Amino acid sequence: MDVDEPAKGKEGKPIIVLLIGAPGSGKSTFCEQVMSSSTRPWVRVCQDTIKNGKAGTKAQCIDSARSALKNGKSVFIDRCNLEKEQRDEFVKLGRPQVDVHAVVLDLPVKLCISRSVKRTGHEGNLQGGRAAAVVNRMLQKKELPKLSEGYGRITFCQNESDVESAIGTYSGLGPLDTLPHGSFGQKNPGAKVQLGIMKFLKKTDVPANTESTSKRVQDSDASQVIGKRDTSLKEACLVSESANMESKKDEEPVIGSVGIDVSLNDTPTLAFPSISTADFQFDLEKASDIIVEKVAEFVNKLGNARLVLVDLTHKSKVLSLVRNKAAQKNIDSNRFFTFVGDITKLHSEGGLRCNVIANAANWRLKPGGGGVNAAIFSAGGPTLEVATKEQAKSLYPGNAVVVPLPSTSPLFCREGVTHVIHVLGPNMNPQRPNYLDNDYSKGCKILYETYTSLFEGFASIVRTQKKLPEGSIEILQTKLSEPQDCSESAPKTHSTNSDKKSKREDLHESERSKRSKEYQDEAENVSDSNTGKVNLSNIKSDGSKTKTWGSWAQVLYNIAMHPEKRKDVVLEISEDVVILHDIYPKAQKHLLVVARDHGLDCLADVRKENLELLRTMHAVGLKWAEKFLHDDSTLVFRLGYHSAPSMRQLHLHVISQDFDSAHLKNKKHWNSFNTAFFRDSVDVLEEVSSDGKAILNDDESLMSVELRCNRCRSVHPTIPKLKLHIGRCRASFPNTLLQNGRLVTAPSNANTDP
DNA sequence: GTTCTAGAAC
DNA sequence: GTTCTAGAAC
Repeated sequence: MDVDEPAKGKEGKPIIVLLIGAPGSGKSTFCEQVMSSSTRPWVRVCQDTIKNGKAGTKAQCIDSARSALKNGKSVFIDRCNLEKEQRDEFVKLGRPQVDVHAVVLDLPVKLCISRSVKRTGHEGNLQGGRAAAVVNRMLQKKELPKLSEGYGRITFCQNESDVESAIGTYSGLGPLDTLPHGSFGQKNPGAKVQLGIMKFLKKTDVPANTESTSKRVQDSDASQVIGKRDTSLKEACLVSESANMESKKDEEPVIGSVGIDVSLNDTPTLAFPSISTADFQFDLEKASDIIVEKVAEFVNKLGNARLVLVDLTHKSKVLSLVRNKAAQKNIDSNRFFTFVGDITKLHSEGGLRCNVIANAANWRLKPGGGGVNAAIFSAGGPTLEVATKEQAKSLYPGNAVVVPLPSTSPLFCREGVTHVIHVLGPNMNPQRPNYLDNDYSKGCKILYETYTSLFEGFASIVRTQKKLPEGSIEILQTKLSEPQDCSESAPKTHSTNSDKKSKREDLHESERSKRSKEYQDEAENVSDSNTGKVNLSNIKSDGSKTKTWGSWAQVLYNIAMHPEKRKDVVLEISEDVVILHDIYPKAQKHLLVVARDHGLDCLADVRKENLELLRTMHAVGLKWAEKFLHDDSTLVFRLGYHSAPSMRQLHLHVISQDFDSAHLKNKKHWNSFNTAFFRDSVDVLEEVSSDGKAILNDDESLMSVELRCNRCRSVHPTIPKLKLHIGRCRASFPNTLLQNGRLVTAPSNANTDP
């Protein structure tokens, strides 16, 4: 255990551990759990109870901690400690005689709030809203600790399993033990969809790892020092988090928990599992031949990049087969090797730095199913799912999809993974889709293609990141053999942040045109039985994919075609559009401007030729908003489209921002108007005018993000509580909404709310 | 899209 | 016991 500083005397050093977290983040529970099983003498200094069970002062906490440390006790500082200034005096109690640690309980805001509410539930009727307000207010001041503040060790916990493992670490710490120094776990800079709240945080963090200094970190069994700044990684980070990210020059090195020095290493490395040999039951001998052959082909064409075959267990037969065959072929063991470990924790647990990992995906590119796929999707977090969906909806055997990982993904922050490449290999398992029934001539061909697609995908990342001259990776230019209906689409799936949009389009086109009947049927079955939704995939006569709508989803379409029949709801009819009150308004004023064109079902169908129509819709919407504002100048309107509407026929929402309506009942109602899922009409106009189409944020997961106030961005645990809050909140709207005319207000209001 | 309702969360 | 969510049915 004694990795960092060998114990000099017989006695262990006391440590002072600052717990950092909002009310309800579990600080006290953390202390209690460690203290109940630890053999080290601990004292918990809790500001809430320090005065004979009642709340005391910071000074009392400092005194109490100082005397405990003097007596050789280790100390937990159990108070929120969210701001650096609040922590500084405790840190000073430490060094050099006492080791100072921080444990950051950076759990989901919603969880903290709900726990706080529970805790204060007996203290009268104010509980819920008040606890939420307190937690929100405190978190707005959050400053994550840095090693440079004076800590020997910082542990970041983002979920309960992180907390559990930290509890384990501290519980197991005997009186004489010390823990390795460094920063552990993942810092949470705030999820992608919550960028709005970042302006409330005093600082934002560039994800760990991306800016290591060349500081040497000593270790008991490895002391390789590779500490150069990796600019390509940093670029990737800044590209995907362009908003609000400030670069910092004093970031601390991050080291893995097993004590190997894993500071940044700029060798591009692809870690990949053996494809098709687990659940897909592909013959191991044949598979290992193919792996080695493909590796031999690519390894010399990838510059200094490395390929690593990963398996969870030493007993893996495919690993030993590949090792032997690679040795026979004299493959450079610096460029290709095998590795035993969890592919989602290569950096944090294995000390192996891999900027790209491959996933043995399923054809739906969905989480689950066990094995590597489940592990990678779970480790990648919802952001991986969203990012994957942006690239492709499905995958064919033999193909690969390169997914740039948003910097908010735990895999990016914790493991330094910048890309996940999903691949689908051939299947020899009768229980799985596309069973090849032991047809190994077909199977081998597909497996070759799978690895080709995978390594090409990796090569494209290497090339983009390193900006190597085109010719240095000739393999990219070599054409794949054309086996079955769907293999050559792989090169089109290569993608980087910078060219994502165009590549996405390419991919979809190729995927659409290649969709075989077999897959279609299955897709329909799946969406039918698994989601219960009626919007199945359909194939139009031109072969492109379209959406079919349930009967209930046709209402708007029918009105658009025959508005005269629905004079009860229709406000205005013109040649191009119909204006009506939303039948279930989600705010005081909620109109729909419906296009009358046949064939324009939704925003996804909109192209440049519809630009004039969009402008008309916007103008008509604006006219009505202004009409309402004339009658009630306190209203604020927003005009926009749902990325994936439930109702057929393109329609623009004109909705007042009070969201004061009995029809607003669930998360989806709220999030469909208050996340990136809602596309402001002004932005759509700009995008269609410049790109010929609108950006769609149509991921379902946006519908289940935490409920944030549309003004102050505070989080609320339930819809009723959110509604209580928005009824009162008078904060001004977030800056993004105040810009570019996204909000429409009465002239006197001039975009400034009191 | 809504309604209904089981059962989870409080 | 009551509130709230989320999934199925429409």
